[in-house]
Amino acid sequence: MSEETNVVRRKPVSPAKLDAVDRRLLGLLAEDATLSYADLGHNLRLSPPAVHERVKRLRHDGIIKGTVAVLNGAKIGRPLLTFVHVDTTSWAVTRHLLALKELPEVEEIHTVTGESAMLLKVRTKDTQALEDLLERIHSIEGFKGTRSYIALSTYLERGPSPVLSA
Amino acid sequence: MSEETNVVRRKPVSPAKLDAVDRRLLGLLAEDATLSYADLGHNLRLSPPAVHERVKRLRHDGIIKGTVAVLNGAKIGRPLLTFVHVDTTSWAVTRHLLALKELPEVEEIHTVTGESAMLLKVRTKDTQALEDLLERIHSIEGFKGTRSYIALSTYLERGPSPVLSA
DNA sequence: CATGAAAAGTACACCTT
DNA sequence: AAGGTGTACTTTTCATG
Repeated sequence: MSEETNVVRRKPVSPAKLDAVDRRLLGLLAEDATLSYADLGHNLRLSPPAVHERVKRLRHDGIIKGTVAVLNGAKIGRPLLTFVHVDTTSWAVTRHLLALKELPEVEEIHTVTGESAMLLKVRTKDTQALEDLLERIHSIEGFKGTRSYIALSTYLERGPSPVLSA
Repeated sequence: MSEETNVVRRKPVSPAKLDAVDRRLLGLLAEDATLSYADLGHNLRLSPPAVHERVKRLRHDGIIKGTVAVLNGAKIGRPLLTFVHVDTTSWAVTRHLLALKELPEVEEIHTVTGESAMLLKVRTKDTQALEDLLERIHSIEGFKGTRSYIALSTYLERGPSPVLSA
């Protein structure tokens, strides 16, 4: 709901203490949040209220940031996915980043290490719309050049996984 | 639920016919899928069953791919977000892509245009875990080199928007 | 964890355009 | 014929003991 998308995570976010059941629960909900507490409980060998209690805690603690519908980019008229590396002349571009948030084509905005200083994930109707977007970016003060990587096929696209690494 | 994450979208997905109410509904659900049909109906000036009917159709048509819980990467122990460009020696690496899907650190896998042939979005515990992952990638046959861009700050991170561009 | 009240989801018949 | 409404019924949510 609110735009609390990790905007500047200067404050070191300490990882929450999660037990194995929490992580399994998170894994299930990250795949399908329409499961009822009864279903989840059956899977986790917990009673529905027990599941409810855990979910409430995970939400309250911000471990679950929200529950959203995932849309099919192609079917809503945005079949072209592109990653755009943006070279900036100064670091005082933060103000202009807010402008990009207003564009529905822009899905992600990160500042990154490496040659380019900013990385955008954008989804457009076609190459023309991408070109229009790049023109707008170039017209913004402080944005020098861009390098675009158009996605040919997407093999995986999901959110953060709670599964512990081997 | 199922792994139908746009795996090879060779078949041209024709955009669905969506009216203005559909798009507004999708916009609301893409932000917060916990809203009740009553709430949505109030917002759209529709009765709850009418909303339900539309949502059912949008789901059935695959425009809504699913409903998921969005997790806080930092709080589940993955504070380090990195985009990895992978150079491949041959195009016959598709088989090996499946192996990467099994790694919980890997969130996205795309084949892209440009110098690098593949682009990964990965979220790790720390730089050590990232290094381990890069080592694994290098050890895979057909993967030549990598260039990593570590995210310093994330200003926006959302899914495809149904809003029509100006 | 079990119980139960309140709320939401869902099916159906009817009505309006 | 399509799509919306209102009612009734079922399931889920969620607070209490």
